[in-house]
Parts: sequence; structure tokens; C-alpha cells
Amino acid sequence: MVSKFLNLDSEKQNRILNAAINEFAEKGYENASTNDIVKEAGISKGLLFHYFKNKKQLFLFLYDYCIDVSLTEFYKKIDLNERDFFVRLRQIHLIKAELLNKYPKMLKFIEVANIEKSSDIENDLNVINKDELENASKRVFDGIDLSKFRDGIDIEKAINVVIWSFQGFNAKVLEEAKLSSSKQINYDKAFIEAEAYTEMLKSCFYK
Amino acid sequence: MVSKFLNLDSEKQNRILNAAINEFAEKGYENASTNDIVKEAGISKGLLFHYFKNKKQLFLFLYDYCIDVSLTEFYKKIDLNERDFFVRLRQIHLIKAELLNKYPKMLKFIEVANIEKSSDIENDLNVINKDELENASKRVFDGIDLSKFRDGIDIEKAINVVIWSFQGFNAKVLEEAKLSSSKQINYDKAFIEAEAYTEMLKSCFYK
Amino acid sequence: MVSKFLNLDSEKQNRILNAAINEFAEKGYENASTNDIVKEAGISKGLLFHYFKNKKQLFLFLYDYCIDVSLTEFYKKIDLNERDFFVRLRQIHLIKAELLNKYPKMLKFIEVANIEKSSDIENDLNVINKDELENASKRVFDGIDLSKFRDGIDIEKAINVVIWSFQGFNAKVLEEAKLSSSKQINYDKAFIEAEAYTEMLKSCFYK
Amino acid sequence: MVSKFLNLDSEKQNRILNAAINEFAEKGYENASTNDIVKEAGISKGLLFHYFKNKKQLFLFLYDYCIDVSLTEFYKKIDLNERDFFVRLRQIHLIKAELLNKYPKMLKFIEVANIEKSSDIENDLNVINKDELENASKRVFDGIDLSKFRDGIDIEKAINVVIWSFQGFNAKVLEEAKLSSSKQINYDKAFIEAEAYTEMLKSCFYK
DNA sequence: TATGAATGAGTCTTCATTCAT
DNA sequence: AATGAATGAAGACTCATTCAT
Repeated sequence: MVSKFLNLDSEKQNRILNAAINEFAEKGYENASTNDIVKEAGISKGLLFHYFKNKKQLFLFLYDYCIDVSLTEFYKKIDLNERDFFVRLRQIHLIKAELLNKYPKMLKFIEVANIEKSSDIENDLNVINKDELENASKRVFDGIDLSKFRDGIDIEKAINVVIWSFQGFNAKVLEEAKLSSSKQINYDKAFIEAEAYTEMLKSCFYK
Repeated sequence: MVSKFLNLDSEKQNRILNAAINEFAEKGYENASTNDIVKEAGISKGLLFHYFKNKKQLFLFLYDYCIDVSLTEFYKKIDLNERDFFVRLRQIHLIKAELLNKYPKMLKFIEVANIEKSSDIENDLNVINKDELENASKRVFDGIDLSKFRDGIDIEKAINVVIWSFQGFNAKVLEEAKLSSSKQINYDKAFIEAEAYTEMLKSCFYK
Repeated sequence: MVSKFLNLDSEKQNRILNAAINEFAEKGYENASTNDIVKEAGISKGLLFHYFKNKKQLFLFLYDYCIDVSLTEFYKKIDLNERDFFVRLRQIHLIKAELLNKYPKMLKFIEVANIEKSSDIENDLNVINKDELENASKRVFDGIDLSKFRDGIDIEKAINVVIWSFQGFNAKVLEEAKLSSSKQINYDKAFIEAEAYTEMLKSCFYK
Repeated sequence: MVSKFLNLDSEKQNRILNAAINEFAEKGYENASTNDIVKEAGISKGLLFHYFKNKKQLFLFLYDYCIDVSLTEFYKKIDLNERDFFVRLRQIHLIKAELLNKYPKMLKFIEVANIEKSSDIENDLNVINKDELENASKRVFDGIDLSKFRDGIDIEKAINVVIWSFQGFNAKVLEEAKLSSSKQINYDKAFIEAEAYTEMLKSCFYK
């Protein structure tokens, strides 16, 4: 069924893909309207269900697709020869920002999908989650130069602390942007602050 | 209107409260069914709308209610005389765990509400968010003994790193539980690990 | 049941009466809300149904009541000694205008009731219609001096033509007011025009 | 949306049209039930709203449709070469009676629509009213031979008197039928009476 | 392959009416 | 007499999904 979809000329394929990703990203699973998707994609009601047996399968397919595309791009861009952990981490964040720029809806869709509460979806998502994302986040730190870390330190934990710190930092930046009058991220300020955190954490965990 | 509800005998009040919190926590705003709520609460269709003029007002009331109840309990339990940051933080997490145990759906509801995408809800929620929660998270660290922090360190940033680290740690514990066969949190292991993180961070930031 | 209502102190009686007449006049039978009536009257839900077994009975009672009150006032004001048909007719219209001023909702209610399509109501209304209004419209022209009419004319038909003409004229005045910018009746102009019609019809039917 | 409806095979189109006109004519706008309409038309709930976005749009469409159909038929039948006012007027009433026979519900619907109090409807109706009906009622008396009227008479007023008289006469005939045992109009008697009124008015206003 | 008419269970909400107090 | 909590059928409308063409 889905294979039929993959044989479509890519222009139509993309129209459908974009329309659907957009709709789900904007409204979440339950609230997204297949009606609006076909309208936006310029195809008929029946055709969508010709390619995807139901809304759920469409959603799950899109999730797979978005993960694939973004991970592929991600690994294309990352420089695994860079062995310094903090430099690598900064790289990762920069690439994320690039992807967010290039595929804003796609990443929003992934985020929305991971939050999705609809019991219809939740279970089936976890399966893919494990297989695809888990080893992705491992590979991302392959080949890091561990000798730079202070002796006696639990390196795994240290790495986690750094990663979590930057997760938290990102969330803070986003939240501040949302509450600001301009609703815009102040990238310069954020970058300077990020460097300060980096220095602090480096002084904690590096020799 | 809501005042009518508050005059109800508390048994029925609780049945309605629990049914509604449960439903919203499980399915989110849009997908929650007022039909299912009344069925679960064992009341008639009309009665729900006798107390709450519509689904939205019910949701907003519940949000207020849940915030109130959990913050009240939180401040009743927290010992603001404890001035050590790490001890205080451990306290906070333990209280959170307790509350999660006592009112599992309530906290899930709050979380779900804060994520809610439904444009119907989003705006009205932010207002309450800011006023109530913002200064709550400030008070929680009132009276901390800052003299214990290493000289020359940016204390605010250090505190953020610790908080974010434990946020990440908690998420990891939950995720691991979800993927485990037992679906249960292994509290002993988690506690030991948490202590290790605490020690590591203390050695980073404390004198 | 209704007799209970009539024993009420007249202040409360009036509050209920006015609230109900108002509501029905404004929204018609089906669309009127008993909820709004009790709210406006400042009484409880139950009390209304204590006095009137249901919405229909309330409506029918009000119809009776309004007909009674307005007819009573009407006969109190009309001068049955005036024997000239056209003078009497002018009198009738002036009294109608007075009543409309004094009891605007009441007359609007009667009008709305007579138009009412709700099958629930329609039949039961006709019964009262016949008994009460029929002989009212007869008495109104009691004692007219028929000798003033041209010989050989069918007086009944002539009278009908005059009555219908003024009915039509009134409707025209109202319609013009509705479509005008001020939404107000231009009474001066209307009066002059009415006199012209009167003269024309007099010259047709009078000796 | 409505265009979808117009492409329907006319059998089903008519089923829907008749069911809806019937329901609205019988119960008025607010009280009419879309449930009953689809039941009567033998279509599903969803289909009605596939063609008409809501109850209001359906009602407004029907109004347009009914006006169109009845005016078209009316002008097809009327003989604008007949220049005598009274003959023309008789013609008009005969055609009305025919239409009433052919499309009883349609005309009742139009009447009901013009009376409609529902604020939802009232405004949107007036617009169409003015444009369509106003100049219709003018054209209907185009080309009347005014030279037949008595000199010195206000012809416009005279015409109004005649029109209003027959309006009143029609209402009387209908009312009498409603109150009669047979509930049927006695056409023979009505015709004779109408002729008598015609003669009387002719002798008033014609040379 | 492609269409879009058709379905009907489901949505939230209203409202006249009842009844225990 | 008076209250107002409680009912549940009915209201308009939505939407994923099917199917004849």
C-alpha cells in the first residue's frame, strides 16, 4: 500500500508529504484533519486512503519518514573526526539549528509526535523510537576523546550532565523568546551565554 | 456557576473531579470526551454543564484546581529551613515523587495542560501559568546558603546546571522504566544513581 | 394550578407575568427559555412549574391574560356613542397606538402568538381566538350609523374594504419605518396620509 | 459547496429540497430539525452538511430558490398585455392560487421566511428581499391603463386600497376555511364574493 | 489510478421538566 | 410555598473512512 505511494512522481509525493506533516505538526494527531490534508495537497479524499489505509498509518509513516530524512541529513553534516566532546556538542546544536531552519515543520512534527498522547498512536510509536533513535544518539558521540576528562570522574555521568544542561538551556532560551515582546530568539545573547556554560562545564569535567 | 460545584458534597465533587482530570490527562483537551467524563463520574449529561458552562471552562477550572492543590501540598511539606542547596533539591524531588504517588493523574494533567496545543486553551493557560507557577519555582529555592559555592563561580548558572541535570536524570529514569519489562521504576537503583550525580555536581560547584 | 398563581401577591405575579410576556414576545414560543424567564422574574426553576404545569400552559395562560387586559382597556377607552364609522375607526387606531405605548410587549406578544407556527400551540390557540376575539371585533363597531352610507351599497363589504385598507396602510407605514434610516415612524406624515385615505373612502361609500 | 448540490441528479435533489422546504414551512427556522429533514429526505446526517455548510445557509439557499421558482412561474403566466387594472388583479390572484396548488409548501415557506424572527436569519433575508421582491411587485402592475380611473382621484392611493382590500379578502377566505368543518376553501362562494368586491371598488374608482 | 458522494457514530451543548428537600 | 440539583432526549455539526464509478 505504502509502496504504491513511493512509486508516485515525487512532485505529488512531496505535496502530500508536506501537507500532512504540516497539518499534524500544527494540530497534533487527533485534531489534524484528513480533509484539510487532501485540500492542501490538492488530491481527492479517496486517494489518500488509497495510499495509506488510515490516518494512523499515515501518521506512523510520516514519523518514520521524518526521522529518516533528518537523521540522514544530520549524519551527512556531522564531522565525526572532531574528537573534542564540547566542540562536537556545539556542532550538534548548530546542525540542529540548521535543520530546524531547513525543515521547520518536519522537526516540529517529530516533537509533536513524541509528545502525542493519543492512545491510538502512543504504543506503536515507542517501537520505532527504540530502534531508530536510540542508537542514533549513541553514534552521535562516537569517537569522542575521553582522555581529556579529569581522572576519577564517571565520564558517562559527566557527559549526561552536559547534555542535559544544554537541553535545559535550549528550553530556557525558547521559553524566554516566547515570553518576550518580539517572540524572537536573541541568538547573539544565547550564543554568549552558551559559551559561558560550556566553559563552566569544561572546568568541571576536563583536566 | 462554578460556585455551585464547590457547594456539592465532596464525594460527588471528587467523582467528577477525578473523572475529568483522568480523561484530560489521558487524552488531552480536544480528544477528551465530556461524554466519557459524565459516564465515569456517574452523572448525567446535563449536570456537568450545570456546573461548568462548557468544556473549556471545565478544563481551566481543573488546571487552577490542580495547581492549587499540588502547590499547597508542596509548600506544606518542604522544609525551607534547610539551607543546603543539594539537600533542598533532594527534598524537592522526594516531595514530587510523593505527590506523584498520591495524585498521579493530577500531575499528569498539569503536564498535559502545559503542553496543550489547542489554540482554544493555549492563551488562557499562559496567563495563569505566569502568575502562579513562576514565583512558585522561585520560592522553592528561597534562603539557600550561597556561601557554600566555590568562589568565582557563576552561581545562577551552576544552579541551573544542577536543576537541568536532575530534570534530565528524571526523564531518563522514566524512559528506562517505560522501556523495561516491568514498566516500573527501580527506585533503589535510581536513588543510588541520583546520589552519584549529586556528589559529582557538588564536587564541581561547592568549595 | 393556575389558581395558585392568581393568589400570589401581585408584585411577584407581575414580575413573573412581565418576564414571561417579554421573553415570548422577543423570541417566540419555541425559542423562549423558561430558564431566562425565571432568571428575569427572580424566582426558582421549580416555582414556575409549580404554577404552570408546562411551558405550553404558561404560554396559553399568558395569551388569555393579554387578550383580557388589552380588550378590557380597549373597551374602557372606546366611545361607543360616537356613531360615525370613520370617526370610530380613527378612534380605534388611536387607542391601539396608546395601548402599544402602554403595553408594548403585551401587544407584541399577542401578535407573535397569532403567528406562532409551533404545532404544539397552534391548535389550542384557535379555540381561544374564536371565542374571545371574534365577538370583540364585532362589538367594536356596535351602533354605527349606517344611514350615512350611500344607498344601494353593500355596507358590510364597504366596511371591510375600509378596515382592510387601513390594515394595509398600517403595514405600509411600519414597513417604511423599518427601511428608513431612522427606523422611526414619521407620525405627522402618516397622519396626513391617513386622512387622505379616509377622505377618499368616505367619498366612495358615504352619501 | 452549494454547486455540488446543484450537480446532483434531480430526483435526490428534489427529495432534499422538498423535505427541507416542508420542514421549515411547517416549523419555522429555529424549530425545524435538520435531523427530521435528512430522515424525510432519506439521506444521511453528513450529506446535508456536505452540501450546505450549516442550517442557516440551507435556509437562505431555499429562500432564494423558492423566490426564483415562484417568480419565474409567475411571470411566465401573467399576461402583461392586459391593461385593465381589475382584470390584471384578478389574473394575479388566479395565478397565485394556481401556484399555491402546485407548490403549496414553497409559498408557505416564503411566507414563513418573511415573518421569521430569528435574529440569525432576519438580517440576511432583508437584503435579498429588497432586491428581488420589491421590483417584482412593481413590474406586476406595469402598463396599467390609468385613463380608466376617475379624474381628480389619487390613483396610487386608489390602487393601494384595491390591493389591500383583496389582501384582506384573501385572509378572510383562508380564516373562514380554517374555522370551517371541512377545512376547505369554498372557491365558488369566494369567487362570487370577490366579483362583488371588484364591482364595488370599480364603481368607486373607475370613471 | 483517481474521484468525491455518502455514511453514521461521535462531538459539545441546551432545555423543559421533575423531585427530594 | 420554594428551591435548584438532576435528568436525558434532542439539537447542530464533524470527520475518518468506504465505495461505486
